[in-house]
Amino acid sequence: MTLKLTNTLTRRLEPFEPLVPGQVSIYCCGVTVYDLCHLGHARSYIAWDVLRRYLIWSGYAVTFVQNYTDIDDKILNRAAEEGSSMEAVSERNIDAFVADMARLNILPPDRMPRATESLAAIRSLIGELVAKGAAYSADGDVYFAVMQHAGYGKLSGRDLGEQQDNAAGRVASEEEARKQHPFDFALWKGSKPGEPSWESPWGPGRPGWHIECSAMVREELGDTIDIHLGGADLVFPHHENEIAQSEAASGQELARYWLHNGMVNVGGQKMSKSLGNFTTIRALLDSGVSPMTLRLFTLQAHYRKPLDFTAEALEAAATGWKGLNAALGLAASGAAIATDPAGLAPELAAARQRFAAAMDDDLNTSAALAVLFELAKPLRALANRIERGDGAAAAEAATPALVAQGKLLLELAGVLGLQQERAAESPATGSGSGSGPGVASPSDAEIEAQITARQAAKAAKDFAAADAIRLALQAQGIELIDKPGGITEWLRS
RNA sequence: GGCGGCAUGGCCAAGUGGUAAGGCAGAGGAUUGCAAAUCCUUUACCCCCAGUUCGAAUCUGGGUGCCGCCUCCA
Repeated sequence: MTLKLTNTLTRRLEPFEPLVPGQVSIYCCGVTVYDLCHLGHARSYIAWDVLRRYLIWSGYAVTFVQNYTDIDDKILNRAAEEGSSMEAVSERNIDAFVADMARLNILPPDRMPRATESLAAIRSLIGELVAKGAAYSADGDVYFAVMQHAGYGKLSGRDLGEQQDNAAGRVASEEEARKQHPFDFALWKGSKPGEPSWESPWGPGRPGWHIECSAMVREELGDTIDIHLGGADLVFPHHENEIAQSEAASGQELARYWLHNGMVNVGGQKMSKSLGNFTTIRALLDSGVSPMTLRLFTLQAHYRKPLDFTAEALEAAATGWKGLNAALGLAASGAAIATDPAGLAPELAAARQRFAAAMDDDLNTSAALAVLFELAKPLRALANRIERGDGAAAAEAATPALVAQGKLLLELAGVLGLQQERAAESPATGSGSGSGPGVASPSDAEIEAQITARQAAKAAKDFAAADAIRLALQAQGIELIDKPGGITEWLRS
């Protein structure tokens, strides 16, 4: 069985065959670094991280390039708001992006080009397009002539003729007046006072958004790449324009497979900065949700479908992750054994096969996760028995069959980027689930004293008193958990 | 208005012709002084209507509802 992917270009599920056998070149549209990333970005980059890990696991040599858009109106606006510079805003948000991705266990791209460092490639590409008559300069700007390019609209399924009416409804602007056709888009924007600009044959200015990707793809990976990735909201106009620019210049197909991920929704609506309904990755993680919970949450749905972000669904993922994590912990502690796939027991070989079949089917991570949960089930049970001091369970877990099952679980979880976490997480989702600010929390010493008192009450079989202490602490946000052997643990909720 | 997509149990979500994966929640049981945690067991006929077929959640037609893109956006 081979990997099949839904190609936006054809809207069909197609067998994946790289241009060069055994090698895959991937370009992923990165972020515009004007602010922190939110859950929509997390979902997208987690999905593509899984694609990449799966290709590597399948034996491909993958080259993964992802850009930073660090020249943009939004960055300039942000810099103006805070009285800093475009560079300062970009640097800060790039650092934050790297940190957020690392927390989510997303593999760093092989190369991360920036628009500000790709000016030569951008100017050269624009020059080529102008020379070929695919683009024209107008008053310091350079525009791509959409009507000159046969095939414009092939990715998004648009017909320019049918789009005319809408274009007529657009707000007229100076820029619109310079265009030969309303759908023409800027490759180069003449500089405005006070804005950063670069020299060019068409006068000082800065590149448009779409051209940077075309230039970077060509510079980093060549005229034709295997896979181009991005959010579904980039299909039009960004990717459509990218195709037009690149293909007009090179005469070659830009990318053979176009993959797009579905949006993260909140209350049925797309999470976005402009709607203001977003949660940043770090706000969520800092609220106590573990990175792996977020990963599991996004991977439970198919990458192409919209994913509704709700507190309930996140909590479900947190609980699910807890179980998987326990199994992974036990597996990781198991003796090191050879993981030769050929030597697997029939049931494990079948599980591995089902996992691969699921992933081959357009990255069906939901079905792949079902395999993980099934593998994890007995391990999780043993892990919990061991935690309770069950010696027999430890012996059971050490049997070759279960150790091998654990190794397989670790391996497959790794393909999804799911990594064992040591610290327990709080199930809180960050929106005021803690105790109110007015309630003073007791000190550790006070809690310990209460626990000692309760143990005395229990020893005296005065359960009413023992329960009263537990309830009192509970009211202060302290939860008591009795463990075997008379040990009582506690945690602040 | 144009283009594209989705509709499966209380919630999330797989399944694209042969009588519904998985996770969460719920229920019953075990364990516990009681809880919590844990373990075991268990819960659906697939938006509506009409077709195709021996047989459809799965194909066709119609309807309803929802979402994305058409402006920056993962």
